[in-house]
Amino acid sequence: MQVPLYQAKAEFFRMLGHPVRIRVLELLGEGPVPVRDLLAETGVEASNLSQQLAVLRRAGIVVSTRDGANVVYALAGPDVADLMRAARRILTEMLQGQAELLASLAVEGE
Amino acid sequence: MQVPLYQAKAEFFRMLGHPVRIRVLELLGEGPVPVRDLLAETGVEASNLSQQLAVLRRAGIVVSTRDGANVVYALAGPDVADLMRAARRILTEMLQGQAELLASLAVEGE
DNA sequence: TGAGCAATTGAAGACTTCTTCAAGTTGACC
DNA sequence: GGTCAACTTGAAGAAGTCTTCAATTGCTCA
Repeated sequence: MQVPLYQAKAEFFRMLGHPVRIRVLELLGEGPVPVRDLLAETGVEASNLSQQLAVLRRAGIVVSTRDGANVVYALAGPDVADLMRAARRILTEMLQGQAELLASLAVEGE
Repeated sequence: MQVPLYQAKAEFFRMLGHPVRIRVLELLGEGPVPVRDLLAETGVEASNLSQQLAVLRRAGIVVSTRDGANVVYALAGPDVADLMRAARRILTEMLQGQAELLASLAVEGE
């Protein structure tokens, strides 16, 4: 690997660092989804969604296939699905931890 | 939680999206580290490191304590250490998966 | 072939984040 | 107190990312 590992990791996390992209990846975690549905679920403008999908595609973590007039997206591999599950679990724990921290700070503050 | 979950997750990942911050978090995964050592390990300018540490502090995932003339940083809680371990594992798998993908593409291309 | 929907692309401006510099704070030691 | 080292802060310009618009491609169906 040419690029230093920290750099690669940072790039990867930065790629995850957008609400629409996260949402898309979680939806794809359940299975392939046509763009039309992603559009409906995320509620963003079509061109904006396309831009975000392009970021995910460039990162190689999703793939798109055409099905007639529609395009369907899917996670590029099972690793990605695992990753999303793990990220979800971790994040939930993490945010919960922070919520508790905030709660305890609020009590102290009184 | 007021902020939509996707937003919170995205912010969290964005916070991880910097090579110096990743490096720092991994070093702190082993235990508390004085700024002096972080400085030596990362090789960045002091003020730059301080800025990155401030980002991590604001996110609440590290804490700093003064020890005489030195400042020592540590992960804010055990959850964070777990998180870093999980992130490392996931990322390694992920990057490995990508490497394999690239390798197979290279073969196909010939 | 042409109308029309689905999705993507390119480009421009707004907005964030990074890096760097100079200045400030805090504690140790004389 | 004065000075030095360790670290942090604020601010400014450079660099990167987001959103949006208009234009484009690919497909279907008449």
